[in-house]
Amino acid sequence: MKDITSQQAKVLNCIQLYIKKTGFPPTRADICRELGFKSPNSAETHLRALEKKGFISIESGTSRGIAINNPETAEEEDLGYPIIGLVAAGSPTLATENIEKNVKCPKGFFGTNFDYFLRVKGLSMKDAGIMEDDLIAVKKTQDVKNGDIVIARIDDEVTVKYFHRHSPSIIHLQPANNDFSDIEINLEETELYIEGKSIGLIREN
Amino acid sequence: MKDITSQQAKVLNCIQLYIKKTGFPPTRADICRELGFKSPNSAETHLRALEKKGFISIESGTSRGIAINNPETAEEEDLGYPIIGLVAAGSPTLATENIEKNVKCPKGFFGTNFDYFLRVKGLSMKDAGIMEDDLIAVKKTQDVKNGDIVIARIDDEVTVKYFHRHSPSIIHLQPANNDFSDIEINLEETELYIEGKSIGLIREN
DNA sequence: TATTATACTGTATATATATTCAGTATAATT
DNA sequence: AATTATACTGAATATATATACAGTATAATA
Repeated sequence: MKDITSQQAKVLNCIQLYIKKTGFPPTRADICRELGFKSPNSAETHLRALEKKGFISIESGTSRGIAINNPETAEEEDLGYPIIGLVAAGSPTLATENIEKNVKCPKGFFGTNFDYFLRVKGLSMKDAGIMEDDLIAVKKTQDVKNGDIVIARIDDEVTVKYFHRHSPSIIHLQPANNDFSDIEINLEETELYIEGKSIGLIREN
Repeated sequence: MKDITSQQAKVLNCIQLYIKKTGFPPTRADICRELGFKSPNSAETHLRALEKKGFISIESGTSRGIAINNPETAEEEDLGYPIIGLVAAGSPTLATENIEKNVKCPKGFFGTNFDYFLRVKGLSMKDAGIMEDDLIAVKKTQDVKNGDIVIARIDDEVTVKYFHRHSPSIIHLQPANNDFSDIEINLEETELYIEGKSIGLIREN
């Protein structure tokens, strides 16, 4: 995608506004009217330039045959985020068989970007306001700080807990429920994988 | 919005698919090609019927001048839902001065429709997993059942509690936190207004 | 220095497209 | 029984539209 000139940006913006307003793309003459051009060829050449640079597609021989190329929005906002069940054993992979369904959610909904929703099982994080069947918005990352709510995997068991690093090799996974006790992990003995951390939560009553 | 016939629904769906695929609406001939009609007038009459019933708008004398009328999506999905602060006193009105901001959220996100988000203050519903600063999706309704989490107003105080009707005139507003006690309301003595009920929750970490 | 990209006006035209008119036929209302 | 809505075919046409061609001019690039 090459650089766009200011005039071409005006034309592109004009097309977007026109579609938003009317529901269909403008003709060359429409663009001229909107931007004050006096020849339809002004619009034509700008359209050709925008096509060449990849911003739009033009269907030849077709009236109003202008389509805006918008790779990001089309995929991310339409497909939605997958909901993954918190299975007792195994990694919460994004494989199709693990996906309950996809939910549409505007990107940046929680301020931070995230990768998937995890369906919570059990009440071990009850006092943190995380209840059974809640959906945790999980951001895949290994960059976690003390006090973060993390999605951790010990061997094949996946769990949601507070993260506390006590020393370079000792990590505590702390529940938020008095009925459960801390899990102490010595990284020299046990393998621990941080799948990600919670950056938000959704509950459907 | 009158009833749509199955053929008209096919045409409407065809238009939507065409726009999704190409970025611009179809011509009468395009519709004929897609649906197997042999005369452009077949498409024309269906379009006129769809326009008459309010499903689409047709711009006269304009190529591909078809716009789909989608009142809900256009307004609700774009403007988003208002976030209202749970003020200690006063009704959580939708007046502009009470609106923190608007958040985009696909309609039907929580299965049920709702009207606004309420920013939670305090921890009186802690054991129900409702924490300070959580956003409760509120559906404005007086139709609440025992056990529902309701947004209630007593005089000018707004509160979120479990709803329990013990007798026609006695209602208990029950917190989910041992540090708080039940509020018993005798409707013959005290005025109680049910603003709505919680149908979902969002937490931004 | 020649070439290419940008940024326009102005005219012309083949064709893409909306739209009307003339029919046929069936089902649903009034 | 008459009217209206639905559901088409088929042909005709005015016009909306894409698009090529002929110019002019400036700035950037090779």
